[in-house]
Amino acid sequence: MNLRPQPLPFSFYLQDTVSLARALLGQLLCRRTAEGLAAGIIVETEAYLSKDDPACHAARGMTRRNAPMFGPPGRAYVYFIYGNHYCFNVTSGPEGVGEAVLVRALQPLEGVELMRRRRGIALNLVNLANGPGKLCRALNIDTSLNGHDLREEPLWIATGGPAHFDVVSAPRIGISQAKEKLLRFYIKGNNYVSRRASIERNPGTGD
DNA sequence: GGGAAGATGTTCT
DNA sequence: GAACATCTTCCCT
Repeated sequence: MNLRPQPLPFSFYLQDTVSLARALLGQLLCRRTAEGLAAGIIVETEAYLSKDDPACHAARGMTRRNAPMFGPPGRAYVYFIYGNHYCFNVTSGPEGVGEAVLVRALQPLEGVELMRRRRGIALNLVNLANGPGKLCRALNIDTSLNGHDLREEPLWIATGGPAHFDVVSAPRIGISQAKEKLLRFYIKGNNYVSRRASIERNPGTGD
């Protein structure tokens, strides 16, 4: 495949965090290492907000871990969790405001065999990157990329995904607070989403 | 310096 | 569906 992903411009990241979480769906997350290019379509995201959101890492102010959330938008915020896994976020909101979008699942598009090697076991396509820890493993993302500008190699976000699709909003996963907020977004009907909601709502329409 | 919780994945029942 | 591995970060003493 002659894939030449072009990075999204800085202006893309200037929208509010919920809008950004939705706008990131269908975009390409691209990762280049010495082993080659690996890329996938972002099919599931979650928004974490600075106001009225106790589940957000930035809810209690800036710490060493969450500092990238308070920096400029369009950067990587990577953290280690549960002793085993990394999670990849896109920073958002104006500088000084701690917000981010967690990327939860990818539809593998390029470098599938590379992803499979990194994941270690013989997996079908669906299970390569359908979870935040899985996609970090598949793309070899760790905290060395924390704060990285997502317009640049070796980790960037580009246009080139599907042209049209419906978006579903649902409760976020794995949190203990603010569980009721519908701040998870995914591409309706996509098989690479980590978990489908029992009721699939379209955001903003209330139905 | 210590303790508890955590934006998960895998395996087992 | 439930248990658990595993360890960093942060908050408290």
